[in-house]
Amino acid sequence: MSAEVSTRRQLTRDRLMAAAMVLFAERSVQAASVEEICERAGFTRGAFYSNFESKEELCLEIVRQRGEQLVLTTQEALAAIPEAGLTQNTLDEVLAKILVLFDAGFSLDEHWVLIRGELRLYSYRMPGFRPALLEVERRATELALAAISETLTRQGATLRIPLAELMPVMDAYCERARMNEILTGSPIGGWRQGLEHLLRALVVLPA
Amino acid sequence: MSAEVSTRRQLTRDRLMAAAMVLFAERSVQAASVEEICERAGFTRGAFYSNFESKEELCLEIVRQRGEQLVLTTQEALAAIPEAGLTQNTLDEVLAKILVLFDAGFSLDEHWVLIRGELRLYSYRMPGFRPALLEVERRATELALAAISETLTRQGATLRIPLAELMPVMDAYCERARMNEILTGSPIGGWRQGLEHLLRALVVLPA
DNA sequence: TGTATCCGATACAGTCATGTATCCAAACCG
DNA sequence: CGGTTTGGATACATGACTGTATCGGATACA
Repeated sequence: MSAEVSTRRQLTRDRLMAAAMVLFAERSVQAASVEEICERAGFTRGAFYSNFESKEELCLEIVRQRGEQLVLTTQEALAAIPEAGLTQNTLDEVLAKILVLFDAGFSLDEHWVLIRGELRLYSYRMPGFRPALLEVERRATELALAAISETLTRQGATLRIPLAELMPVMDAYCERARMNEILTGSPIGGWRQGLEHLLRALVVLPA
Repeated sequence: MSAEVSTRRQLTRDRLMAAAMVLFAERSVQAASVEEICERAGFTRGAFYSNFESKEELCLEIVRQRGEQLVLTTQEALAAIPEAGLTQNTLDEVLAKILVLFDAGFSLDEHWVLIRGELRLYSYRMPGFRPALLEVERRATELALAAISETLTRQGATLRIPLAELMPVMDAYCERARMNEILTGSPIGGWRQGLEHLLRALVVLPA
């Protein structure tokens, strides 16, 4: 198994996964037939079954890939924030960091909001798939929480709710707000303001 | 069209809808075939197509029914709360009211959490279906918000976020928390504590 | 340059869901 | 009590997806 071949294989895998994600968002995981996925990727079913055992395995692969991406882009984005930046006050810095997190990792772009919803429900029905999804979400949350808490303590700010609940609250709110924007066709980005309100309410600034 | 016949018809419609809801939760809206729904309801496809034009219309009917139910049970539950009850302090009363709302109407029971997620995604793909779903959610939110705001002002309490955002935040959080309980198999009810934390953080008691 | 291997295409058989068209039984009405 | 209407069952034709088994071409390697 030379590197060249392996590369080619990886390329078709990637194309299949990319096509799958688009279709998962557009038509749902279940409704997206293997054939459709292949067609969109420019292959036939032969390629699919040569690369994946089933649609479930493809989903697993997608989630795994997504998990790594999430960690990488998040770390990257966080690293790009200047240590004690241009921001005026404590809250601004916390907010900035959180916005970065959500922009970078927690995928509020249309496709991912939909796919996330899809995969959550999918995982309910595919027990073999559930652990992978939960693990990815856990790791992402952990990472985000660490970044936020670090900023908070450095700034001497505290929270009005337990730290561990901060991410669930914000994450759930943002995703839902984004979903509403998608469904109602309202201008996107309103979730940012909502998030800011929420944060102003939850963070206690140092005296 | 005598009343008797109409009654019978309504009965089979109800059975079909009930069966559909169970299957929607278990296997998703798309995966639940018309045949399966009929089978579970004790009919054949003939009955289905005699009563509904398509699965989409069935979904519409379910949402409509759900909307009415939601309003009724919510009003009922709210009415059952003693005006200025047994509760010790302001926050308790607000919290109690909100818990009642979520218990009664916002369907944190397993089936409805799943179905809600299903229908949201379904509505993304069935534009004809979307308005109905959004309208139901809007009405329910409105109702809940009115009840909460009334209690707040009566008690002289205020919020740290705009009133209009209170429901989205709480609703999204509770639904997500409940979903997590379902997926992880963790003991149910944790969302209540989370909700209480959230509320304590968001409500400002009168001086 | 010839040969083995790898990878994706093609062909095929089987399953399942859909929607319609027809049929039968029971309830209703005169 | 007999005809008519209503509601649901049955039968059928069709189409789509799945998974496998086989084939062919390109690539790597000797």
